[in-house]
Amino acid sequence: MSRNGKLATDLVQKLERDIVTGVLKPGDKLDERSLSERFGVSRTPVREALQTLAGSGLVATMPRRGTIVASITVADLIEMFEVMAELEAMCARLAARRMARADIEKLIALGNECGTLQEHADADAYYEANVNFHEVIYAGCRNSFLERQTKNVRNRLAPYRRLQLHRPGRVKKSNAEHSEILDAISNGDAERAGRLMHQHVAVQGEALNDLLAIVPRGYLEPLAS
Amino acid sequence: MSRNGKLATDLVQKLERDIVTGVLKPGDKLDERSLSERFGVSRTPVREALQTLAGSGLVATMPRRGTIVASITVADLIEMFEVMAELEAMCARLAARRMARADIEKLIALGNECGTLQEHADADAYYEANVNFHEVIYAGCRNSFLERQTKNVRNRLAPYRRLQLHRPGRVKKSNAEHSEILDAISNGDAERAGRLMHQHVAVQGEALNDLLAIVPRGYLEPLAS
DNA sequence: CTATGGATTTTTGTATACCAGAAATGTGTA
DNA sequence: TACACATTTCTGGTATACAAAAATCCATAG
Repeated sequence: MSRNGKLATDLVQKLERDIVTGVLKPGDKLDERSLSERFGVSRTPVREALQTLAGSGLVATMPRRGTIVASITVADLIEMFEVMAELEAMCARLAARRMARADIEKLIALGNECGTLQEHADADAYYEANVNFHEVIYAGCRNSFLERQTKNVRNRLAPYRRLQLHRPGRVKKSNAEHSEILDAISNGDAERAGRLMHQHVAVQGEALNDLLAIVPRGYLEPLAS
Repeated sequence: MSRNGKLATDLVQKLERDIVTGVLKPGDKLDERSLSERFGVSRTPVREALQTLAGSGLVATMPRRGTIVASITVADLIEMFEVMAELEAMCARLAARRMARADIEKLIALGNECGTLQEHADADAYYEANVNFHEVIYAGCRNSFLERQTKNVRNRLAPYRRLQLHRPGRVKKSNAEHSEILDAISNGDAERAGRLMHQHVAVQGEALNDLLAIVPRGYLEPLAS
């Protein structure tokens, strides 16, 4: 399943990072010519990179009308969060059954790091540590296919998820939930770990309304898909 | 998320069909020149099609060494079935909560069709009806993202899943499980529907050994990924 | 002043030519 | 006969040229 040429691979990684970290925002145009001269390569590897990104859903290309950073509808957002919650819950369940003691130590360390960063109220640094915490759990499920699948969906939701942490009080609550999840995993309680993780990432009810209220114009598609 | 040029789109569909239906088998080579002259197009759209298929995991391309129909390791197979079971279970849970009466009628009809085909012992026709049965449930979850995700994993497992039905007694057992799932869904019992679907799809214990015993040489990678 | 029509320009889709690297083959020697 | 090394050949990676469609701009008419 490996990528193609080295140039295209580099481009994919660069663009992916820019999209996930928010440098490129949903709706931004990605025209082949600009990218090719900006990176000093021909259009061919650029096209291959965009093709690959389109496959993972990070960009959307309309025939004869170019490609843009993927922007989704509200319905899509809800659907994807619903699936995301389930995938992360599965990771947590499996992790509770399969993680080695050494991995759990690492998870504890990251949990503590989240805790201290939370006290310093540094939202961006917390976001980083938060990502690491979750990724250790992904890896802990010992199912690399599930891990890839989960990371893929998370990447696609990243532009929207990032917004959540800027809500007042969200970081503190998130951190408390981490502690509970950590407890369940280190106790090997798969069901509880899964249930807690599902609640942790699900966006329902008021949380959904809050998120939609924060999303900037242009991040969501207006009408047609 | 739409594809690129028309030629490439056509190729993607053709090749996808051939892979899923077993005309092209895991490990088969797909060299660009042959494909391009066989379909009367240049190498460019062929490359784009292969790129897209690589993105969905149906083919694997090694840099400078060409692309083949994806063949996976035993570990991958187990991992993917583990995820597949969970995805289908999620579809079933949501379907039990969300399917309209009309959809349930359709599901009942397909269940009956499976039943009659099972009695006639026509494995291929049963396979077809079986696919339809499951797809109605995918659609019934009312989450198009989950539906796409599930179909994608199913396509990747298709070459291996197809083998299962040729085991004696499997069709009959599968059909009985359908009935139970149908019952749970039409009763709106989400938990039970999910649990039954998980068992229905999961390949564990002896079933796994049986499957591995049937898989032809070349369908699985020997050693390295 | 606005709206509509067509010409221009920009951008994508496709084909082809060129280059580089890996596999296959052939030859010579131990 | 088997192995090592060089050469050849084949296939994939990249660049570029060309064609077609869409977006833009401008002029003109109402």
